[in-house]
Amino acid sequence: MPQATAYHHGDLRAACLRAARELLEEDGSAGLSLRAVARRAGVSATAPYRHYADRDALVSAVAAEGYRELTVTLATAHPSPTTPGDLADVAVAYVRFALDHPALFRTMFAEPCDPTSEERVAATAVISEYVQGIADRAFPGSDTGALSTAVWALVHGLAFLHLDGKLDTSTPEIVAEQVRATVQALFAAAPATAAAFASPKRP
Amino acid sequence: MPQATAYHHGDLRAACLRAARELLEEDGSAGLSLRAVARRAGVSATAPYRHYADRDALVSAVAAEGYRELTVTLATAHPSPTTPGDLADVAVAYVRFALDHPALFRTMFAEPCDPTSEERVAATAVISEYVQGIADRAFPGSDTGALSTAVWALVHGLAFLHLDGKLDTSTPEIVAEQVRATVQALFAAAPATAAAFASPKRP
DNA sequence: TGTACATCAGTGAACGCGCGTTCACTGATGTAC
DNA sequence: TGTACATCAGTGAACGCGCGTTCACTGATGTAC
Repeated sequence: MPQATAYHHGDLRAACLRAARELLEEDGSAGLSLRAVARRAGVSATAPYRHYADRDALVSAVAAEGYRELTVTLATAHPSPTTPGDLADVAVAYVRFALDHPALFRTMFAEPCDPTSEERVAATAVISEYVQGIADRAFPGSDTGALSTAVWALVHGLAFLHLDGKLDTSTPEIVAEQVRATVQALFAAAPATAAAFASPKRP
Repeated sequence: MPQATAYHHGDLRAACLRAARELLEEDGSAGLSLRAVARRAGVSATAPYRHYADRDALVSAVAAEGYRELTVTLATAHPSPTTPGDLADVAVAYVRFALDHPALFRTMFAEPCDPTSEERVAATAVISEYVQGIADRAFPGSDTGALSTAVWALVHGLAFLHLDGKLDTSTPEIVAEQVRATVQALFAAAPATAAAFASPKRP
């Protein structure tokens, strides 16, 4: 990594990413312009072009970073969920991430993934597989595909409903409780599945 | 309604709405500008100000119209769903609406509902209650709140996952089948609840 | 260790663009008498 | 039925703005000899 001087920034690439994220959260996606990013990084308007081909490249990089962070967040909530409670923890973490980084979350899911950004494609693939993996482990039964999709859609939908103000988000505790109750309700309604989930290695 | 002449448009308000919807689907939300709307309506750049206070007012009107159309679409799919199959029909219609009008759907759920637009607030309230009502009727049991939220979130999440290209959308039939399978999986996993749903008036 | 030079990472002026919005205006319509 | 006039719905010029992107440039760094 090059040294930082009055002339050379040092790590402008990372600084642009940071500035972009801040702008995103402050002004929404409309506020995310290359010029604003440069201003915030304390650099001339054209300097970012050394590190990003164009505006889209920056946005894709931001989205990819978001996917990676979300993956880490979920893994931290529970590396390998094996009980309904564990799964609820992961769901709570997913929704919390959306609420903590609303504009970033929207950007991540704003458009059909641009297939020309390898970094972005890779990052979305990782999270897709991770979520799918959790769901698959949760429902090792017959119609695995449909049920794991159901769980994923449920959590994703909960995130958006909270984000759009359709559900109470006044405190993190209320949100967590709501998410937990919703996920648990699914299991309460499906005792057989819940049992299978608690002991995934049944014959 | 005033007459249309070379000078007077006739129904510019509706024409703006139509133009805005077209632009939205063609260029995404970035393409929705007052000037572009005016151009498409074949009118001077400032004419729309006769009917909309500013750009936000137009966007809110578009979103409100979207909510109203979605409500109609769902009601048409099934005015009063009483079986799991009925509920699945409504879910399919919800997802189809999102896929048929992707940019409109995103606009509707793009930001926390602007509380200064009465029209928009009213329109979202209607659909909220409608969806909630369906879910409540679907699960008349004890923990109604959580389960009805779960159904709503599930369908909403399915819509977004399809929209974001996370699930196969190559043909309407595949999408419908996927949605139906997901909803049915929920009921298959919850036989007791499904039974309650099929005969909501049990003691 | 010193020097020449290629390479890298930044600058700053400039371009053309479309945007939202204002303003004074004008053409058409409808209504009171 | 005719006319005066208020009101409505549009026009078109103009404003200032921020944007993405280009270009030729320059200051700093690192490397070969």
